[in-house]
Amino acid sequence: MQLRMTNQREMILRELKKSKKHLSADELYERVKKIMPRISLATVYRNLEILSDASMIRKLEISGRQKRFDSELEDHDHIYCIQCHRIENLDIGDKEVNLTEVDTRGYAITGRRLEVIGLCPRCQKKNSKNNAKKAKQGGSTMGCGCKKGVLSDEQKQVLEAMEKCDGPCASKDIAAATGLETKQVSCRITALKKKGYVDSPVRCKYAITTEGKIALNV
Amino acid sequence: MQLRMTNQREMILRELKKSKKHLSADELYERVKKIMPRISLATVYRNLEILSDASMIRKLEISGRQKRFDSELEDHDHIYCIQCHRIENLDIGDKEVNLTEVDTRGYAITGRRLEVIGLCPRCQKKNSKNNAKKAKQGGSTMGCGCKKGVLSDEQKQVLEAMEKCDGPCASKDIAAATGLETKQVSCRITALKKKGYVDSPVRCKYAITTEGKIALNV
DNA sequence: TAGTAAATAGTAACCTTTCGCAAGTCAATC
DNA sequence: GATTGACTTGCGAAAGGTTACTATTTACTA
Repeated sequence: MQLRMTNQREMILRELKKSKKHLSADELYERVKKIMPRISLATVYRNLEILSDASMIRKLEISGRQKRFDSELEDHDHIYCIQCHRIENLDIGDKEVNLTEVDTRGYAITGRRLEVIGLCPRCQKKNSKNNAKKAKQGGSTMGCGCKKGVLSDEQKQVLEAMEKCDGPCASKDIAAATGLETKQVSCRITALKKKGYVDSPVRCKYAITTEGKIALNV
Repeated sequence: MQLRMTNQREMILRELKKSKKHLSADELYERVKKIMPRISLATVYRNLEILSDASMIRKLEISGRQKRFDSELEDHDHIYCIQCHRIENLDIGDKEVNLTEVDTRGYAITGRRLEVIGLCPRCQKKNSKNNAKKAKQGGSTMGCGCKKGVLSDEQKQVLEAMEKCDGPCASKDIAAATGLETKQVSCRITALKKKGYVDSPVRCKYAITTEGKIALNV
């Protein structure tokens, strides 16, 4: 099986080299598409796989579900930010990782992958800035993957009723105002809280947050 | 936010602890389902996420696309077999990985993940046994993720024609025998080669492999 | 240069994971 | 003891990322 250097393949390789970051297949696709608008995403995937089989690039399978690719072949490790998911290179001399005295259970070792995990300087700064704000709001759940922009009709109804209310109100009141059942209201409130659009300043009383108001008016 | 120990959650935790392996969500699902047939896959996913947030289990995001989970919390690393995809634990003293003198680019380090890659003893044995065979066949592509069992009707037709042939035959002959167009035959042969069902002992001549014969008779 | 093998675009399908909802369960309050 | 809200669950649907299939095109080699 021989490799042919097609235009597409060449372009994929070039763009990956040009960007010093660790691109995912679809990021690379977006870039290549600007130059070759008719290229297919499948081609990008195929070539990344082929190029990494041929040891012309490296495949990274760390952190999260997307594969990322690296044009640098020399041995190096990676450092990963738990908050912004940035991956950067790390130069570690061989001295720092010493496997010679480890019981490797009879495995024939072909390589190793070291991933250091932490918080990058940018995120550290960002966090210390927003700390006061976040401590008050339910900031801890906000980092999750929920799509914040999308509201169902019922959620919108609940949120609107809550906006009209002065101050915190009970779910009963919302139920009366919207005509929905109490249980349904309760469900919606839970979902809205998760999105950060509603909070509960007093037990069993709820209020719309600033973010909630913004979301409603989009 | 408090955690409740529901039956489902307890069972998931117990099964994960019972099996010493690193299970994926759906493997765990299969096991728990034998005891609680009505449990939902989503529940398994949800609980694995929750339990790992609560540091009651560990989430592994290495090697391949499925997340795997580990009931052992103590710091340990992993060793991964490139051939059978087995993951095993590795006990490495802190001495072996020394990050104190590494430039970590201002990151606040919270952890590290070391994955040693190699070939497990079982696969080593297996390979040395099958070496003669594999060297002849195109064994290198067999490790890929293609589903080997599924054949399209056309593929089956081509394979059958090839089986009837004595020795290697050209794609022209196959085309004549099947009534398919030469171009189509060529496509099918490519796909079949990828699956390991066909090989090309001589340039432009093809033959069905042992694996191909087996696949045909399933 | 002709003919073959490898690569491509486009799309469908796949697998894993997450989400929304309605309903259920439990613990804390009234 | 009834009620309320928080936490869960099962189910179905859908998202997200990746791979497979096939007709067609392109690069390479004899």
